[in-house]
Amino acid sequence: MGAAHTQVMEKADAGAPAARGAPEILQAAAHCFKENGFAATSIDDVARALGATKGMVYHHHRSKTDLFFAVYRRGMELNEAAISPYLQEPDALTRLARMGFAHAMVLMAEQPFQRVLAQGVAMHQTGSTTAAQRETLLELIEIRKHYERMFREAIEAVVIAHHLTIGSISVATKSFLAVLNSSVFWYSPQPDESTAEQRSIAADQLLYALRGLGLTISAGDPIQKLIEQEKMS
Amino acid sequence: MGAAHTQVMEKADAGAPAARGAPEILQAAAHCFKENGFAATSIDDVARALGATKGMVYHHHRSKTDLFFAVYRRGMELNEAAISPYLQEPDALTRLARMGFAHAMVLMAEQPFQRVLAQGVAMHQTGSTTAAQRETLLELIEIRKHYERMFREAIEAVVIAHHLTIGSISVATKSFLAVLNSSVFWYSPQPDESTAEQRSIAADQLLYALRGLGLTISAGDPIQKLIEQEKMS
DNA sequence: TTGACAACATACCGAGTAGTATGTTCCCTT
DNA sequence: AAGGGAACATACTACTCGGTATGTTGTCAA
Repeated sequence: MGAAHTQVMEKADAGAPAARGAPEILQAAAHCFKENGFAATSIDDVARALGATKGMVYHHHRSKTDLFFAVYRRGMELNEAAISPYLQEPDALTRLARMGFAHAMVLMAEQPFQRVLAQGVAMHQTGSTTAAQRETLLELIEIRKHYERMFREAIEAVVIAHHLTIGSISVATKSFLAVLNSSVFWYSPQPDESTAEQRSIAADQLLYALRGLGLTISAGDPIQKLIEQEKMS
Repeated sequence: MGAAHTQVMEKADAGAPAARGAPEILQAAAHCFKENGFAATSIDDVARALGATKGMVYHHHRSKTDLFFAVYRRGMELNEAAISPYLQEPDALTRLARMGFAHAMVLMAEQPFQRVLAQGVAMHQTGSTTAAQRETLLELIEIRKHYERMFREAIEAVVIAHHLTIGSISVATKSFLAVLNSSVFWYSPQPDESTAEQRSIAADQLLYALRGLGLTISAGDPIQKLIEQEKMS
């Protein structure tokens, strides 16, 4: 399955002049999918964004749907890589806070991929054509559920440690992620700007998301200090 | 502009046997757009869902984009109608709570239209083709902004009345609505079920959204009682 | 009765596109 | 040096779909 990709990536040197190679395809595809959505994006669009042709794209991906799935998978990998350093944090609240901040940050940093993730969620309600694709889709859904489960468990730990009373863990988890994800729909990164604004937004979102669970966070709180610290760098 | 529609609606009697007429077109279109998205939905799909033909759809709507806009507009009307009874509520917190609950409820009750609203937001980043459509789109964006502004002002009033400290009003408003809107992405209404489950979800979401602002809501709180009351009917 | 018009249905066109089949170039192994 | 395969580019096909042009039916006013 992934053999072709592996071979390709071994050959491709990172600093290719014309931005070619398999990783660049995903980048360009994510960009196009973000701009126009899956259905309205043609393979020629992706190729044009690469300065290449349709044949090149089809050489690396069997179908348009497979390309979309590859982008989706890459997006999830980016997310998991962003939060994985904090999964071992011993203190429950600190762990959740760091995970949430990292999630909010990678969301704004990798907007195109995150948009694809949002589309993918809406897609699995639709019927994906072939049977093999259906299977791949289920696998991707599983990856996403696993990701959400990590947040859910972190939230559960905080709820227990701090004796919080919430309506439903499920709704709370969905709400928590909804707050952090919301920037996908309205935030557009300014070119040639540092990450200061993004950190500020992420901090505000995290504060809101944590309070939503029932935590009382005021100035001087240790968790408030942690947020401020993340905000400053 | 809307003259043709008006004439049509005058003729159409509400209980038409075959579910025809202009309002039914919007219903069917919303359903199709929800299932497959704007780009992947053909006019023939909408017509088939109606038991009619493409000619009928084009008799009522100039183009596919115009049809989408009409659905969008109808969705916003449903939302505004849902929250309008509570805009005059004197107590700030009660007002925001009632507005929020009504919003969460209409979102689950009118899922197809709400999905279209979500798509429309993502659409105005894209380039809508013609100039006249661009103008209509700007008008729809304005309607949406007006709707969000009502929530923002309600939130501001609560922040002032309860001396809350939040990071940014803008982010707080986006987060508040993100929580209430999130059900669009994961909730599917069970057929032949009462609204009990929907009210339960809406209550949980509202609790989370209000707490996110920094409100401390515990059992026995007046606002908690209000939520419980909405939940029970 | 008869036009005139609304409310559709039917037939058709042209543009765009997913996917394929086939060429071409270049590198790497033997 | 030679042959083979990877990594593309080019050319082409089959098909879908937005939009239009035209036909058909019912209704209502004069």
